[in-house]
Amino acid sequence: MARRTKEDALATRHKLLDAAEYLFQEQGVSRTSLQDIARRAGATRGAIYWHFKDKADLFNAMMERVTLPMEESFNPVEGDSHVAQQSDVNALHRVKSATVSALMQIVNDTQTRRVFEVATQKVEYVEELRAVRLRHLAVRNGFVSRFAQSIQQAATQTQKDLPMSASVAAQGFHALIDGLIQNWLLDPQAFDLLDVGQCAMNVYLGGL
Amino acid sequence: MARRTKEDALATRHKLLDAAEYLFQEQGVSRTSLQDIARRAGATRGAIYWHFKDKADLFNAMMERVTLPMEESFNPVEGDSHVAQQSDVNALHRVKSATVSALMQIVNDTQTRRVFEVATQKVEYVEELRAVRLRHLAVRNGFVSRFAQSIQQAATQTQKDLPMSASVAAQGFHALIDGLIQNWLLDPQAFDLLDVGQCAMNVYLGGL
DNA sequence: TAGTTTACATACGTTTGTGAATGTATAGTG
DNA sequence: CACTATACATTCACAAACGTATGTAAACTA
Repeated sequence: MARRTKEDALATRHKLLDAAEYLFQEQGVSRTSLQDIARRAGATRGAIYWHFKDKADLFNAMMERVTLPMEESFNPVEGDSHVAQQSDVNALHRVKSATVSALMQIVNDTQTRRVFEVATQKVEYVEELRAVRLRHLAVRNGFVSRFAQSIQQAATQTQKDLPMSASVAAQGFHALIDGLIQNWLLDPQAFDLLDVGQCAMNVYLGGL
Repeated sequence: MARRTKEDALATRHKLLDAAEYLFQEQGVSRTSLQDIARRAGATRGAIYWHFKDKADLFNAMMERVTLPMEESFNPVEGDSHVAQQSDVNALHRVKSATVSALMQIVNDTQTRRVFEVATQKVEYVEELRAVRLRHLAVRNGFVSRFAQSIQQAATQTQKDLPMSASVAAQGFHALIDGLIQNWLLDPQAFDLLDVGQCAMNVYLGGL
């Protein structure tokens, strides 16, 4: 077939990633062949091998398309002293609202939910995907240390002693949110993620 | 080869499950062939197809070998009024100690940890394994409702009002423990499961 | 002790996926 | 306007995995 323009090429790339997302969720990563993905995208395996090295590479691209923007949205705005000052006032409140908006995105945005479901239930984290695992860990550690910082700030602010290190408290907080998301994805009808999430957050942070 | 006695047969069955456990953890479920499993168990695929219907059946058997005893250990001893009375006194304390012993088993028992790691990271929950998913959900709901019961008991006992329904509180508690386990399995060096687990539990339950 | 069942091993055929090699037509580029 | 790189499609060769069918020898049973 004829060669396409650069925009066309980018479009087919996205179509391939869309198809992969859908099929990975439906059948799991290992049971979806590149043939399946190409067919659903209205292309052939040739197109896939042009854009990606192999299935693992495609999977990585699919993950990054969703997680990269999400991570950036979590990053605090650097160099903005106005925001920085505000953050000192109620660090915990900022953590809360950021978490709530993340939960909302998972509940409301279909694509985000699909990718999260794939990442938690429809893929095997074996050697081939070590890069994904490492990135996952790095992101997690980033979250935890930022949580820890906020918790520490809040403690010094209110002049109350923490019953444990801020780092340990942050680990627990992250596990709570993570566990809520995973359990909700496993059975979205079991409970309301936003409601239970907010309650649990308040309970946990209140217990500090 | 010669026919074996019933005990021999049971032994090979266990060898097959052992091999599956190990290889599933190493390579993931989908990338482990029945050939691999048979080879490692010192047998052939014929043996596998004798004992199990297919790979999904083998996987189920592997899970149940570990989870069935674990679930029973979590069940309260019925008809024992002595224990039942004690449970009323400090329901929350019983929940705590049961949870701690579960965490200890995950940390200390290699087999338990292996199977948990497989179940959380090395398998794709697709249609074929629906039975596993359903059992998982059933077990979870059992835990949650028992937690809810205990929390309710503790609340009426101490005559304090819960800031939310006992069920919601229990969902959060379960998510917390589940999240801790999963995060720890993802990187056991990141934190101490027992320490952080106990701290987080106290924070959460204290916040109620 | 002859027959039956058990507990596997071996062999076979088919399907499926993969990576690479090759074909092809057009979009850019000097 | 030639030419080169791009964006795929098509074909090929190979391997692996699965399920089944069949072989087999010992354990069990009457």
